[in-house]
Amino acid sequence: MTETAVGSKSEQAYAAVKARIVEGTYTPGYRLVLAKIAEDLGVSVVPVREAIRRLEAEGLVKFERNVGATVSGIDPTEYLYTMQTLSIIEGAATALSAPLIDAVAIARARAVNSEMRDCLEHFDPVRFTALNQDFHSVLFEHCPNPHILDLVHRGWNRLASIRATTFRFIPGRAQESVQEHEALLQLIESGADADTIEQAARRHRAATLDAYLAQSNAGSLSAH
Amino acid sequence: MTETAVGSKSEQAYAAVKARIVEGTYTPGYRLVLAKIAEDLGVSVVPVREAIRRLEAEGLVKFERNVGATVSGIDPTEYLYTMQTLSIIEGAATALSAPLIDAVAIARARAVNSEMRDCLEHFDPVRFTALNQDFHSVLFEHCPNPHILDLVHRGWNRLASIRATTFRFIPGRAQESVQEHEALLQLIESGADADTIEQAARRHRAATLDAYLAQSNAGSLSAH
DNA sequence: GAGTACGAAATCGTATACGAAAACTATGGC
DNA sequence: GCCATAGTTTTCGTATACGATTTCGTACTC
Repeated sequence: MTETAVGSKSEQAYAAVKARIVEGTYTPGYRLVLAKIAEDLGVSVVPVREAIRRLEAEGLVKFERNVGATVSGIDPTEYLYTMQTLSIIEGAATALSAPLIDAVAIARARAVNSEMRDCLEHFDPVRFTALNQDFHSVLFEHCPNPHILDLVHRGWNRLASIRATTFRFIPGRAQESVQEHEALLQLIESGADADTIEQAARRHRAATLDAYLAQSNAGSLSAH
Repeated sequence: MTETAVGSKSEQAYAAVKARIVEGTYTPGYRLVLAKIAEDLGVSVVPVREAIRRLEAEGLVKFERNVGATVSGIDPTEYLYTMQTLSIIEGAATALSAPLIDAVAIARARAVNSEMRDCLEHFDPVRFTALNQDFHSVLFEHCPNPHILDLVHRGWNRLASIRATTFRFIPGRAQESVQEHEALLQLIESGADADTIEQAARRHRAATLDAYLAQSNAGSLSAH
């Protein structure tokens, strides 16, 4: 996950602002004033503007004509859209990657999942989330379709900006998640067919969404 | 399909360049010189640059540092990635939309499909392609997840830049496509479950990809 | 004759500057 | 006391300008 070193200043601005959003320095609703960011980073407004537009394309920022940019909010509807889309994309990514995952990768994924179990006991939701991404990254690292992988990462980034301010364990869900990871690994090991793996992976994400919806007692809206 | 009237100049530049790419005025590989485009459009380079970066984010343009922008090429690998991704996204979009499609929309879709049949007889691949998008647009117009819809449109745009220079009927495939449309409508009418509809819609796109691959005798790589 | 090195032209990347639109504030009327 | 309105301030949108980098052409050497 090493970020490529700074190339252009717009790249630099992009990375800097994105990092601040993902880590929660800029919280949702935060007003991104171009001139102010430019000064902070020691560059002019032009590269900053370019960076902001790029973040807008990724959904991390909302840009309004002649008004300015704000960090995209935590709107539950947006969360639902993002999770539902991720459910579909991750399902496909897992199914496409499964045949290419070797025993070594499986072992690594298990190790990560084991660490996640530890996080449950020590109650460390932040690390849990990071490891969760690592787990799926291991599965996806040989994904044969880079477009799909890109969509996965976009979804993750979007969620990250939300999590930075609101993440907490949904009671019981995290435990389930760890169990589902193990089940998924066994499916992959056993050489299950693509459809089965896809459905399991999709359901894995959708279940988190359902748990969230149940908690905020809105209507259920799972992917299937 | 009316384009929203010009807002900012960067919006204007975006729409103009995108149109030229989609309609084939700028063919793949075409070098997009910022200053030249700026002059053509009567604006300065800054909005043009912004427009180009936006098109880059959508995959229509390739931008290389200190070198410049070119219209994204027709690389068969990219085509495969795009079609495979579209297969997944359209499948999901169709399944999600299906419960919300009423009899009126079905009738409209049938009318479009009928026109497509005519295009086959009159051998009009360009109009056939446009109608094909119309057909699916009717199905998707009430898609409950705008993110998914957005991904569909991005995929279509990418294909458009390719089609403008290379589109032709793949023997037999267009006829099949029309038949599959009708089968899809009947599935939706009959209230088939989401999984069935999703698989059918996904297969519909994947089959076109397979036909393409068969023609260019590469290995088969359907989504399933 | 082919390959390399140097220089000129083209093009990009970013800074600065200024006009335009929106947001904010204060003042006056009801 | 509250709302409408005018003026001020902030911030955006775009033009212009210039330094940096790449590319292309030419001359020179082996």
